Amino acid sequence: MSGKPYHHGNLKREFIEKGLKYIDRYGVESLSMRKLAESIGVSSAAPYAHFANKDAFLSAIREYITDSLSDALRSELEACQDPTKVMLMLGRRYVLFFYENPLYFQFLFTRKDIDFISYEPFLLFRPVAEEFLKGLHGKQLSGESLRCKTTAMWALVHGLAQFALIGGVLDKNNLEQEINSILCAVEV
Amino acid sequence: MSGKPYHHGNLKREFIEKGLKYIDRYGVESLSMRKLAESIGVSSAAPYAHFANKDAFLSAIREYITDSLSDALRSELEACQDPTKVMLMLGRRYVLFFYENPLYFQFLFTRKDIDFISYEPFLLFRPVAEEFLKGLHGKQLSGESLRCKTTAMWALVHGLAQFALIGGVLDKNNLEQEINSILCAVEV
DNA sequence: ACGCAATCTTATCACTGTCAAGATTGAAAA
DNA sequence: TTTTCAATCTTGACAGTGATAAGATTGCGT
Repeated sequence: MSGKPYHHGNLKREFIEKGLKYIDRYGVESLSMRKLAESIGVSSAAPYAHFANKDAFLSAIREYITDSLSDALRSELEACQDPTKVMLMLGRRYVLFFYENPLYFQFLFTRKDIDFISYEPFLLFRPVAEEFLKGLHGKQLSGESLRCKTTAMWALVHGLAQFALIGGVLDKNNLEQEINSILCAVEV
Repeated sequence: MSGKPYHHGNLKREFIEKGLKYIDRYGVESLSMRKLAESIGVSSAAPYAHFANKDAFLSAIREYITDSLSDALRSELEACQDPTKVMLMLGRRYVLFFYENPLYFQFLFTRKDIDFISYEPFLLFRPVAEEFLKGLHGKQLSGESLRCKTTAMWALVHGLAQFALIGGVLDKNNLEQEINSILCAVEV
């Protein structure tokens, strides 16, 4: 008879989406399960039917973000077929993703147990980088040297992403051009 | 008459040092003012005579860590006079610092208000990098290009520091050699 | 129609950061 | 020396947190 039904229906998804929005606006530190539950209009214990604990909930959000990033990179990959340019485009997209959602970066990499091996954006990155490097240096590029150069490119792009969301290092008025210039400034 | 005096004497310093140790072992997430106060043997409100709030306390620890890192870089700077090698040594020291204290990295860069402009390690880094780059490319290096290359070197070193403390990317059995190889893999 | 498993609520627990009020102290000022 | 005052610390409280147990409500398959 009352307005709300006893069962919400899509509580899990709504929790993830609202949590994502909250982090985007205020950061993780001040996010609480209770506030989130109240803002959805559900009791404070309700989320624990869907997430084992707060950490599991945050992991779900992280997965959501990582998937979004991976999707963005994949679409970039499909859009650009030029193998000499796709490297740059991927790096630029990676940096811009975190620039557009500054709080996501801190949120994603604020854990003791980060696992870069199964970090999908880099799994997408690696073959492209290797292809790119082979095209650049020919086949005399040894396995060891190839690995080092690939890692260096990862580190450069990832480090640049951190700078992009922090004031003062990059010129924000001309960000895309800036990123291009920096990524092109090194020769691997 | 009892064992402990009413006044601790050096509570502020002991709080910072114990907090540092705790973060090094368990991470920031589980650090609480109360537990820390109890482990020191002081009441839960005692720290608030020295720190405005928990955030101010954490900032003090961050400053402590950044100072330690800066000191390490400075001593590296003094030890190595060869301008062609000091670049590499600085980068290596930076990465190794965070490798030796893995939880410091997450702790330092987990804030909304990071300010890389006044981040002393990079203030030390910049002139060395510029000197290095000028020696490499001569004086035809434009101001814009110099800035981009310097930023690229920052990003590479900083990004590599993040990888170093995470399993799977770098070969930990041969870390120093690994870092050398990667830093040398790019030409700026 | 029945019953079960998923979902949600209520009540409660231990714990957290923080503050106000007051106790204790060292050191400067008289 | 005595007085006084600011710094320091304790006690006791408050609201807010994550989490759990016990029970209410519901949709769905049989």
